[in-house]
Amino acid sequence: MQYASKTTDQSGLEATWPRGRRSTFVAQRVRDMIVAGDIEAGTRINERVLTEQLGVSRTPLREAFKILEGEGLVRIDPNRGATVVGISPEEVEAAIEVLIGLESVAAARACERATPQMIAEIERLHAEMVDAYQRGELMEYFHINQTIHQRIVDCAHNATLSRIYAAESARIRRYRYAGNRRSERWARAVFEHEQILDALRQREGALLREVLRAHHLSGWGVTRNVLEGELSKAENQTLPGDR
Amino acid sequence: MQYASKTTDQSGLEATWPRGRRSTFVAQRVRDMIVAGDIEAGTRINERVLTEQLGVSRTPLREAFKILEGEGLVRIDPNRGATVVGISPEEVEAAIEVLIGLESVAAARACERATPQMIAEIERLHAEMVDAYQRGELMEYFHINQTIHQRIVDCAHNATLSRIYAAESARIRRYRYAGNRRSERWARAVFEHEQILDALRQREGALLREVLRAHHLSGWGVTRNVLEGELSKAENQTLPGDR
DNA sequence: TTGAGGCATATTGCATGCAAACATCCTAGA
DNA sequence: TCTAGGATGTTTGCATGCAATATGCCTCAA
Repeated sequence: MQYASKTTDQSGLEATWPRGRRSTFVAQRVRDMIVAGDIEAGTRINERVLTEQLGVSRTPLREAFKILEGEGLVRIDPNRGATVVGISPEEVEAAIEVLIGLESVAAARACERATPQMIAEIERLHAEMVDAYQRGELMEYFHINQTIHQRIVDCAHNATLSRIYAAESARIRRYRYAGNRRSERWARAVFEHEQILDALRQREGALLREVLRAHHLSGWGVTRNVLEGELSKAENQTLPGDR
Repeated sequence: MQYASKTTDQSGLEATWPRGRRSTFVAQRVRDMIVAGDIEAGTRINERVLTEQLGVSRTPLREAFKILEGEGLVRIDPNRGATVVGISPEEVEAAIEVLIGLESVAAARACERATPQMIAEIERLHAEMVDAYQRGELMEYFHINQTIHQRIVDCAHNATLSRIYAAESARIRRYRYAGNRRSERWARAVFEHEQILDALRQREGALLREVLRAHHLSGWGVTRNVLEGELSKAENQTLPGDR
């Protein structure tokens, strides 16, 4: 048995992992697998299988599970091990509400503290994203999109804010990806991103906050429909990843 | 050698820990020790000492360190183990900014969704807190105070919000405690809490948000002064706990 | 006296072994 | 046929041993 891996090659065992950070790297790998939907929600993860696949022993893997449990990606039941947590549309909505709140905090500060370099970096990412949009590269578009939001939050120069925002974004990433598959959303999202960029350039904190909020709410409307559609298709099974 | 423990008896080794959740319980114990200031910021934690003190082996302790690292309470350096992280006043301020943002999200929702039972529970806690205030029981007062804020956030019925709020509160708890030792702050804080309770009772989301915000900013002003005073006393050593 | 190098000890990182809990399958009795 | 119970294999939880790394100490040369 093996857990599928769409994001990395399946060539087999890892070479050698550096000593000292094995659990961290393992956590990163497993996190990627979960976020990419390689391991379906609700799946119980067998330690032996994953240790063989990753080429590490159980100790660093179990430490990685503790990290991922803290991030809300897996649940650890006594004597039953780690299970990939499934998130309901309601929970995704709750998390998005939090992300909006965090971006609201970021908005004012970002407009005060963003350096011209940071804004230029975001403009560069925006151009890349538009390019990906025009080429129809969904995955790339989606990835850059997420990066832009993270960079805006980073502009606030608040490490706590950046850390929490990154963790929560990662936790619901695979569900939001579902919403972004609707290509009719793209054009609107690109337009909204231009508004966001304008507000940041003009350093209008209150405006930036409102534009970001509207952007997320509009995106969530689409995502929710997709998720609920998939849920009813799946007939109350586990939530699908990005199939 | 032994790490002091003001919060629990020092009678020595633990009895037996239940199988299946040892790392969780160990994490709780160590978290308590850090939050209470029993282990000073900047201290490198020796695994052997702590395993002997807690009566568990290194494996669950090391898993507990991973949990606490995720919470931002310790830092794990390769081949050097876990160190209690010290937080600068700037970082505490950044975290409080985030907490204010999270409470802002909570405020509107709490006023929509709080059940009468939840409000009654908060009123009960408030009465207890006033009682502790009148008896001069600082630790108890502080603890109930924190619980009230958590309960208000819980009223929003947003699990993500509650989880993040709890984690961030814990991370900076010992620093805020320093600010609350100024007893002249107590009277004002109790008054502000009454305003908070009123806003919640009347389900005035916007008002609740503003009152909470003002409450935190006023508290932070005192805390910052205390922290900066202690910092200069300590002459750029590690941040003191609750000495 | 100081500092570089090297040896001895302490400490951490990880793999592994063993015991407890769990899961599965089989059988006996109703 | 169905179910209780138990035998057997599987999986997890934890302790421990070994190797790698860090740390402290000592020596010796400049």
